[in-house]
Amino acid sequence: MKKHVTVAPHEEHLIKDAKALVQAYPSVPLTVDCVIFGFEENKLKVLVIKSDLEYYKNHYSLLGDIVKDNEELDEAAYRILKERTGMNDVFLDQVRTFSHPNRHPGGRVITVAYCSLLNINHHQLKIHDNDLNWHSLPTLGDMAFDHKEIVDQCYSWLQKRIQEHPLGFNLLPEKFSLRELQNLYEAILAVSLDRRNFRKKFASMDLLIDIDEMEQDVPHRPGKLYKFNFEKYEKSKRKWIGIDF
Amino acid sequence: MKKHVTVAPHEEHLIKDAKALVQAYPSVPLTVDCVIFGFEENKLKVLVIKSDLEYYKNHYSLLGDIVKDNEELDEAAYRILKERTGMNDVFLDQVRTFSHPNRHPGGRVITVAYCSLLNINHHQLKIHDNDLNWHSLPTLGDMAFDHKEIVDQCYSWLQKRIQEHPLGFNLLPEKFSLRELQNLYEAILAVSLDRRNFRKKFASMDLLIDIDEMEQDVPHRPGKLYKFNFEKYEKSKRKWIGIDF
DNA sequence: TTTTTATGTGTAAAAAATACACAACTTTGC
DNA sequence: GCAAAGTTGTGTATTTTTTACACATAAAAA
Repeated sequence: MKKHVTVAPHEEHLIKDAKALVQAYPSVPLTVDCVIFGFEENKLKVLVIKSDLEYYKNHYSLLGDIVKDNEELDEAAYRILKERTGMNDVFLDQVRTFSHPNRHPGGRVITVAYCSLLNINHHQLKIHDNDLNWHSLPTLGDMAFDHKEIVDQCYSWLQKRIQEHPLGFNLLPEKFSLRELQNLYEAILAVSLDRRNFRKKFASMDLLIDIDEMEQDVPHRPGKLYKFNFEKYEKSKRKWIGIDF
Repeated sequence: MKKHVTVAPHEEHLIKDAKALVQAYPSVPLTVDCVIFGFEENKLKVLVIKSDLEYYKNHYSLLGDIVKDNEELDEAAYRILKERTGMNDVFLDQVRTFSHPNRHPGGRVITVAYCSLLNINHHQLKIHDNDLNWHSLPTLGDMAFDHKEIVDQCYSWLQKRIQEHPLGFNLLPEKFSLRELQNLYEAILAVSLDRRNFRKKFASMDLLIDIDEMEQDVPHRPGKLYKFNFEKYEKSKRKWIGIDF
């Protein structure tokens, strides 16, 4: 075996000091914005807060924050959720990064949008300052920054995603009736679905546990209550392709 | 009508100087990395280049660059494509942002991954330095940074996306046979498909134009050539839900 | 001219999606 | 306490989509 080491032509130009290289890079402020969906009174809602910029006085904005040094984006998003809603262990997914140079009136800021789904009744909002509240999606008017666009894209993302995975359960109470489940799907997809076919579909997915309880305090014949079989879903995750309605 | 203006409680705390606010934000270097897929010899390939960091000597990396001041992410990605392949007007889509604090040996750098599809024969690589080349996907070994993970995620994204939209045409020559089209799908999805059902499916989508030409110089009975009906696809885009194989 | 290899096509069976109606149960109002 | 209103729960027939599968034909290669 030859001991001679060949040096590829480009090796002469290799950069030795990676730190110096990175320090010479321009850099931009980076934030995370969370589109947190909830479901209440058969309506899809988003958690919003009044902007604290005078420039956007009285406009609602998403819950967001600067990403800290050495913080992962996912971490930052979870931190925001925890701070504002007290919840950890919530569904959360990165959706898209927004970079328009003028999206922030104070200069360039890049933001990464995260989408989260949670059950409105499972938690108390941590702060009631700045009019933090659940706003119904269709009646959201203008928002601060490009937050309306972010919400729109997250909503599209959700509509698509919920047909591929049974995400909806994150928005419902632990125990729910099939009617509530259907109301949720109808609200998210903005369609009306055939009741019998809807039930048949979920029955065939075999992801619901019949807990042998009935609805209480409903002004009509009570329906059966179910739980979502998270365990079974986790096991069969790979096989999920689509849920068509 | 009263002229008195009520001031909401939080208005006292409104931030007037948005610029000062943003300037106080910490900031991070931001790059774009492109996962550029091509198709050649019935294999799915990715455009890669040797890393110019000594730390990653002889590792391949993706084509990427720093995002410039006031440059949109999409712009940056198109710029990289144009610089390296000479192509504009290519398919390009943002996939995901990667933020692990140690993903770059020189310190924190956030990168936004873009996925692009192009026809290998439609262009000449602009630079042959640093071993820029089309590398077959399955034989890609370790890569610099977290680029292997980025490629993996873009590949999953592509597999999913090609079943929802007929993206594959971006990877093929203008004129192609049904066999070539099927080879492409088989390569991307890593499955084998029934020839008759595949043809039937595409026939029913009605997106192929029979140009009444035959393959040339193939060592067997030549097949008919088709073009993709981009116009028709654009018109019916809204109606696309899925292409299942 | 024979062999090889790939093209091009149709049909039957199975599975999935859709459309649709009625009896049973509970609350509410009279 | 009875009728009305409103909702739950269930099954089947029809249509559409998906799947599996075989043979004649065309061109090139031997």
